[in-house]
Amino acid sequence: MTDDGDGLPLADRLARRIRTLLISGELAPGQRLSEAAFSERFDVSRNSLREAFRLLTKDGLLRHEANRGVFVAVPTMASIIDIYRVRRMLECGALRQAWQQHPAIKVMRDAVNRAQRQREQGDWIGVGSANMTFHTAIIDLSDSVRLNEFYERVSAELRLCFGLLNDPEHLHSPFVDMNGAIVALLEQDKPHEAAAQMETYLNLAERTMLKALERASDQA
Amino acid sequence: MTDDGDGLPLADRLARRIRTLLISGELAPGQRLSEAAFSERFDVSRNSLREAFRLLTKDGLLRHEANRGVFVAVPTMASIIDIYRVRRMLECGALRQAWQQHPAIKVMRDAVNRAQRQREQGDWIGVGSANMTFHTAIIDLSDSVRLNEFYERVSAELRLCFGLLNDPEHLHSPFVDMNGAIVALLEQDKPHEAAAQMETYLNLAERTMLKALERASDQA
DNA sequence: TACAGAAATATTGTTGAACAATATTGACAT
DNA sequence: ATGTCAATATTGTTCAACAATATTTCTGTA
Repeated sequence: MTDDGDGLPLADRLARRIRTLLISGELAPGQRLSEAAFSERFDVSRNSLREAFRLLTKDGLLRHEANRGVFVAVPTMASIIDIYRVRRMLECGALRQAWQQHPAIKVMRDAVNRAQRQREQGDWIGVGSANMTFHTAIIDLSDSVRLNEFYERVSAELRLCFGLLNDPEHLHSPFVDMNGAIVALLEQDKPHEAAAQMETYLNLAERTMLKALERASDQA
Repeated sequence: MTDDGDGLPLADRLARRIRTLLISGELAPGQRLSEAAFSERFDVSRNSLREAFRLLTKDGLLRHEANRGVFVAVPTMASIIDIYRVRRMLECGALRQAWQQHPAIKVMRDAVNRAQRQREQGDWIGVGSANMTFHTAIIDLSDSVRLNEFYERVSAELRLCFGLLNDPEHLHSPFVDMNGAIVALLEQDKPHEAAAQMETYLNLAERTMLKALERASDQA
């Protein structure tokens, strides 16, 4: 698990480290990332750091302003709406054409069971992690490496938005049962119903997210 | 039209130039791209060039091998199957939820009409270009900047595959009428039928592509 | 001749310093 | 307080260097 990807180029490893900082909320949205400071911090040259910045900018996690530097991307209503549009397209699409015997369904089932156990124990971080596993497994149903990669990118962007939430522990919790219903529909070979249920789920989650952003902007 | 994006960073401009070379087939699949040769050719530093290479690698147009350099990506059956899986997900999904009054439908209609005219005149390049406009407009139906960007990336990868075809002029030609049928269904507010038709279209195109790749590998 | 191994060469991976161009800051005058 | 202009810091890009890894060339031996 401590795979620091030694074979990969330095820029890729750097990008991964910085991405971790971003989605863990250690770098706040809007914050400027000085080249000098970060190349010092990670003990790499400015050139290598700039390559990493460029990768993360392409992923939408950083924003680049000419001659002014890179900043942590600031979630907006527009970006949240767009991200959920992508999720509806990918997740509902993957579910609709899901084949009952697909191995990813077992992964989904396990994630739901784990989330339920962890919710009982009050392990909200565990619930969130299981929830993420669940949705990634849904994309796996489509058997496409490109869709998986794209979903991962958008997913990271969404986690950046999570940083705005004051009580993230309760964000995923209400959705555990909906996940259970969705995987149950798949197990009964009702993919269209599963997709419809997921659309409801995502619309609800989108509203929750937008409401949270609204509160966060009011505070500021 | 001659917007060379002077405001953008050098690496981005470079990436665009190289991308043009890639999709126009001037750089052959599998070919190695020497850092020294290309930094000389474009009159930029190796560092800037490496940034551009990294961007294109992330787009799937180049492949990076540690300590060996970057190579033009080589299309495989697996990549073609994957790309068409993405297209079915995105294009059929966009069509299925299309709203009859969406402005992109007019763009689709115009593209079809133009393609028909150009086909009569034997302008195969024009037909191909109009076809591309048509499919991009389909993605526009989903009103998502992220889906648009993703489609553009996958679309570039597909154009890399087109380079393998010996007679690309006849690839798009048979599909002009199918495009016409699809946009007609949208105009009649039958999005589900349009999506179904598109699925047929894409399955056919996928088989054509795979057959072409097979022939190309036989030759080699 | 064929071939294994070693030396020589070329290429990539990464760094550090340099300098121009642009942005930000601060001092000063009104 | 406000606007102007010099001083400073930051980014954009290049260049030269060197270690690490690949590739090629050379060489001696079976």
